[in-house]
Amino acid sequence: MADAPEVGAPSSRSVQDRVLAYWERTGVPAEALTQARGERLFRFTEGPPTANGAPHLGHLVGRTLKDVELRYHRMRGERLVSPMAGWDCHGLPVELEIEKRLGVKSKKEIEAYGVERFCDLCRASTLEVASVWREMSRRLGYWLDYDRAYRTMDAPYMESVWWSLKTLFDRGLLEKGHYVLPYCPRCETPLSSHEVAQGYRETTDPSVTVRFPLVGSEGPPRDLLVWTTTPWTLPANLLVAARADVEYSVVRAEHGREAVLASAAVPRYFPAGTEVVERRLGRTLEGLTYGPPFETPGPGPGRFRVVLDDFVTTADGTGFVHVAPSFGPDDQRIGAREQVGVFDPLDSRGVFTDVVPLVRGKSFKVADAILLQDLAARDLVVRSDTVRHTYPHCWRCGTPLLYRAIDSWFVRTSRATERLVRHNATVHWVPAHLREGRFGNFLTEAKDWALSRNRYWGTPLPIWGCPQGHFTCVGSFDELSERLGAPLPDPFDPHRVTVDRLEIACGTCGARARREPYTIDAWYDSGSAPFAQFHYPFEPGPFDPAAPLDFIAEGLDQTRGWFYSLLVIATLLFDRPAYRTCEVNGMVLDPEARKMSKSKGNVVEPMSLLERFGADPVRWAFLAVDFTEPMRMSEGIIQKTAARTLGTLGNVVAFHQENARADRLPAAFDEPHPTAALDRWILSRLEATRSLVDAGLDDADLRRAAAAVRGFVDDLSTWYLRRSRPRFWSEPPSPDRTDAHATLSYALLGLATTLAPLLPFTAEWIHQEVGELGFRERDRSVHLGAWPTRLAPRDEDLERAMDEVRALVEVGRELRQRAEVKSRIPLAELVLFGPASPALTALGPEGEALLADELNVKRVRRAAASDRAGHADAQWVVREEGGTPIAALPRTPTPELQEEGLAREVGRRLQQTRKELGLRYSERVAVTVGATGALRAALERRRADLAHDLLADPLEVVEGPLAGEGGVRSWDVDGLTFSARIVRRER
RNA sequence: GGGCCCAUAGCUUAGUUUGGCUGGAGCACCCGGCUGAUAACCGGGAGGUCGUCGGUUCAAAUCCGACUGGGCCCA
Repeated sequence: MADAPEVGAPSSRSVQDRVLAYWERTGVPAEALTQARGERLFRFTEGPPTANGAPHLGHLVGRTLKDVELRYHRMRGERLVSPMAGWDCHGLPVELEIEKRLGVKSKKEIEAYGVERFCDLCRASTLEVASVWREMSRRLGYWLDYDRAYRTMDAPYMESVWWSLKTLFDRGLLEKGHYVLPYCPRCETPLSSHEVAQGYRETTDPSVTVRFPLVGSEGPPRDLLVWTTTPWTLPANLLVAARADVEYSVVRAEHGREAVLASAAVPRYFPAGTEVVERRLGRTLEGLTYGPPFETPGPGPGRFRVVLDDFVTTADGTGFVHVAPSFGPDDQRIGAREQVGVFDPLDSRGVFTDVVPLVRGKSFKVADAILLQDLAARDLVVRSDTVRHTYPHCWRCGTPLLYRAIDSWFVRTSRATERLVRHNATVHWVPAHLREGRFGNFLTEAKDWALSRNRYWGTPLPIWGCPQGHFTCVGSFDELSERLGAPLPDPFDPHRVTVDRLEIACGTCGARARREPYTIDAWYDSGSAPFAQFHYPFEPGPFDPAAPLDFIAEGLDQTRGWFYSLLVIATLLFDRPAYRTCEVNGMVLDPEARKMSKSKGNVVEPMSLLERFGADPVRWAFLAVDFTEPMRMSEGIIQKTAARTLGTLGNVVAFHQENARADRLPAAFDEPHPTAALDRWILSRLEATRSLVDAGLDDADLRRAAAAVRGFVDDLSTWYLRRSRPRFWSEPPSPDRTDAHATLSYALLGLATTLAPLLPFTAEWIHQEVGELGFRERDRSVHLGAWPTRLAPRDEDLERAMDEVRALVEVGRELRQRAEVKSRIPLAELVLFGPASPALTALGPEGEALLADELNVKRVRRAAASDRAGHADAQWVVREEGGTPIAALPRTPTPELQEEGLAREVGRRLQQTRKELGLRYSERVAVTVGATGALRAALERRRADLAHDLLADPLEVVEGPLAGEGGVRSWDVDGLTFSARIVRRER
């Protein structure tokens, strides 16, 4: 076909590439980001990804969800604040990457290398992956401002963070303490609880039960049995805890000794029938003293005795818990209460110091075996085993963590629990259960936030301490300069390399103060993004301390991460929630529902999907499933999900374009006012769909919106278009043909607008293709248009009536099947029993015409429901429901109708041949048909109709099969044979 | 050990908030049809102990309890 219209499926890569090229050449995304039709702001902050990590499929889901909502609100005329992309630049992830590159393994080596050079490398490495993220967002159609992205390592950003820290400090919410924290001995820094949460792993640890001999008891020697999975903490043992209300037994053990343990634990350690010497409650054991497992220097008063505490359980172990106050939160609490001091034999790398000569210079994990051996040699080990359990590891470097008491700065979140809970109660969580569920629970248990890190690449804690023990928190660069009594270097880099050198005047006593040598948790950086990205309060900007963000969306893993730090910071600084709506997506799994991991080799890279399919099929796949739950995803799944709706939609557009172009008809941008019920119906369905998508997006229920679109595309293709096809080529062109064309193009354009937030590429393609009869790239982008508040009149009665017609079609088809009469053979009539429903009556004769046409019957006749007898089973197939007749069809066609059907079948085969010969629909041909007997007679009688349908002039019918040469083809239809030759006519 | 979530046909799912018509739909499968969209379209069929057990109720996929399996989080 020489002038065949160029039509592409919207799901194809090439079409999407073309849309992308159009956007970029005409600057559509930039215009969309800055365009402001209304006054209302839509507050949003992009959750900043770690600046040296590659994107994964979870990011693709999150960005799809964000993009849909952002587009919708933009089209509604709201101004997006802020459209900035963002980068989380600080912290361990970046430092570790550099350590790996340098091949260094400890802080000592970093310091030997030079902290300044090290930080320079960190800074340089942060945006190496930026281009991948940017390309992914570009391909996905996720429009953010990447040119003005906020970066947590930029001086203005950091100054805002300092401002916030000083605000907390002034309110007494930022304090130094000495508490037990999870600690990475390799990174030599404490971690926050949300970092710990990311690193649980299965490990095998020793599981040992050790005897602690009691001192000064009468009678046979007695031992407390103590169970631990961390033998390396035994040298730091200062107390043993029992529980007051638990019953303990003294049992006869080997070698004339007696053992004390919880009665519930006796069966785990002693065979049945072991003699119980005595039973007593835990509270009676208080104050007993014992010999420690290892001699350690300077035992202070009150050490090595039994104390009572409710944290002891008997679910496993012996009912006695060894207490090493420097190595556990409960231990520390008990140690403080009992005033026994602390004893920490480890250095900052987790290596034993000289105070324990036996394991001097050994790492704590290595020490386990040596210490155990020594205990065994002294016959103190009752049982030695191993246990498999989950144990926290450093989320970045994989080293097993230890819990230890350490100096650290804390944000006193525990003092704001009530406010955190209250603010969280106002958040629209998607899914809703997070509010009271996982996130809510976490809030009520909120512990103080261990903010400081003993590291290099991060926002320095802006606190200086003087020899008198006063602390001064600096809240701006000007303040720093003032306290310094000198101008700051220009440009000023507020990282450690600079500020570590600065000594300021103490704000309390004026003495020289040195900076506390910490950086802060990078999660605090990112949680400050809503204000720090605008350099609040130092520069004017759209940030409003009273206004929460309207919308954020990230993955479930942010529950303890960003969602938490945002809320804590907003609550402590501004006493308000951080966000109104928080949309949370589950994780993406492989097709077998397994986690994607490099070790399993089942990782799907986001870019590979975008490269293979383009954005919309991928977006559609995510919108079609429940994104709040774990979702399975693969190329195959995307193909299947996308093919249906996008493929069908592509077919509809292709059909429209073929006919519209053949007719050179202009597209209808204005609302048409067609008379045909079919047209009014699809317009009503269009409006219904628009309103459903509107409600779904307004409610952050994307799946509902996507389902509405799916339903409409189905109706458009499988009913409207199927029923309308002949209308598009009625000859001569009629007003009805014009109406059909106008309605279809308007419906497609309306759909494009409705679809724009969900499938931006497809929407643009339809908008351009249909609007201009060809992708002209000169029309205004659909994404710069307004969200429609009304597309067409809604007529729910008409929709109901059409549903009835379609239901009756199903009944009719079933009857044809039972009568074994193919659809191509016309039947005289369809009988419908009983009166028509009000809806159907309102539809008028058009409803019956649709029925008759679709079912290929000559007419529809109404019969009284009592007239069942008039339609005997010998002549009729009847559908009944509950004994009432519904509809009936004649069992056999009349000979005349039989003949009509036969002619129609011949015509169809010849049309097919025309098409195979590459003839255009308007091209005239000469046709010779060869047939015999009844078939020939039938064709002769219908020669005029056939000639008309086939644009054949002349059309000759001759006797017998044609000679099998020169383009002659033959067919066999229901046992009758015929042959034909079709020749293109010269013009 | 604790918390949250999920469980409907081989797959994706509607329905569960507010209990009530034979639990709908799409893909795949089987049979048939259609043919100026054609890697489409239409009809029919088969396929479901609504994870299991118990309770409430005239009535339970839906409400309650226990359990099983899976996921995530925490200890």
